[in-house]
Amino acid sequence: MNIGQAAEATGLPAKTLRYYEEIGLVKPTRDRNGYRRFASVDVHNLAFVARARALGFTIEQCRTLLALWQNKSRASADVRALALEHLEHIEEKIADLTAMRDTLSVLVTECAGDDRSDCPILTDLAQPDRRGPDAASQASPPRSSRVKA
Amino acid sequence: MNIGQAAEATGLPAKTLRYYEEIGLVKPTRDRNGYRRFASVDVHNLAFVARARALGFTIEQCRTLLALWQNKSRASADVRALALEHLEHIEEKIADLTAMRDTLSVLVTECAGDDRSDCPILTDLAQPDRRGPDAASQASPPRSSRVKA
DNA sequence: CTTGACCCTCCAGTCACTGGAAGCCTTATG
DNA sequence: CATAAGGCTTCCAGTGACTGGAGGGTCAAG
Repeated sequence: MNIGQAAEATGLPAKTLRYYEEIGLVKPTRDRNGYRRFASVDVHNLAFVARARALGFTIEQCRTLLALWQNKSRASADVRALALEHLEHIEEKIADLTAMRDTLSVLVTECAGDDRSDCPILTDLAQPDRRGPDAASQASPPRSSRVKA
Repeated sequence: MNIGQAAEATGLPAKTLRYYEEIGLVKPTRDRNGYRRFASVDVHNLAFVARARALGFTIEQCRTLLALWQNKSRASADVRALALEHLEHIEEKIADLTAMRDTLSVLVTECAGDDRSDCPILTDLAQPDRRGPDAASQASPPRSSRVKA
């Protein structure tokens, strides 16, 4: 199986497969012409990573999960701990985004959105401490690490 | 006001203020010794950006918002449209993350988390199409653009 | 023999910072 | 006056996980 077919099989772009080889997530062999040849185990590992990525695990976590998968003497506690840590991370992000959404939707509702220049959204951004802590969970900088939205 | 004080006043790291100058978000003047001097308008703009960033707007959106703020003949509709677009973006992220959370929390619940190797989390990642579409909104790759979790 | 679909490598860019090295400027203390 | 601490400067490199593109080799069909 060469890269195009492996891409097709896993739903990942060929570019990503090259990248995953580069960082050592898969180690396809090479044909005489230099083309990568993906064995079925490679395709399996790629699909595994694709699913883990879809659940939001980082590449490094995927690497760990792959290693655990391959390690017959693993303890399920290790897997669970990793998943749980990630789950908490996700919960945090959801909380941060929800706070943003709440604040933003209030602002959007308050804004007339016509051709006048008067705009509560800008007023809010410009004037610190205008809106009390009662107003939809105050989108102050997230409690934890920086959030991407 | 030099950079340390401006950082203090806005809650942003000094490094970030240098970066914001580099990308033209603020244009502090310079003292004879080369030190940046932040006027109160600069500090205001920085605080404005800090709040917009805390609501998840990108730097480019912040730039637009700043321009709208400074433009007295703006239409609030333009601001609202920008905020609304961003709000939808956030809703999408929340939906993606929520789907991940739902799938993950099911898996975490199912996993014994002891010293045995048997682990439904790994089984799920390894075996495609094992879990039907009834199981907590199937964390298939997000509908829209790639999500960061 | 040419066309088009694959495949290869290498380089640059994304986003919004963040860390660090090397060195100047200022202020306080001995 | 020398020195030390702390603040400021610039420049370079790295983050995560790809993505786009240039420039070129390979292969099968017509």
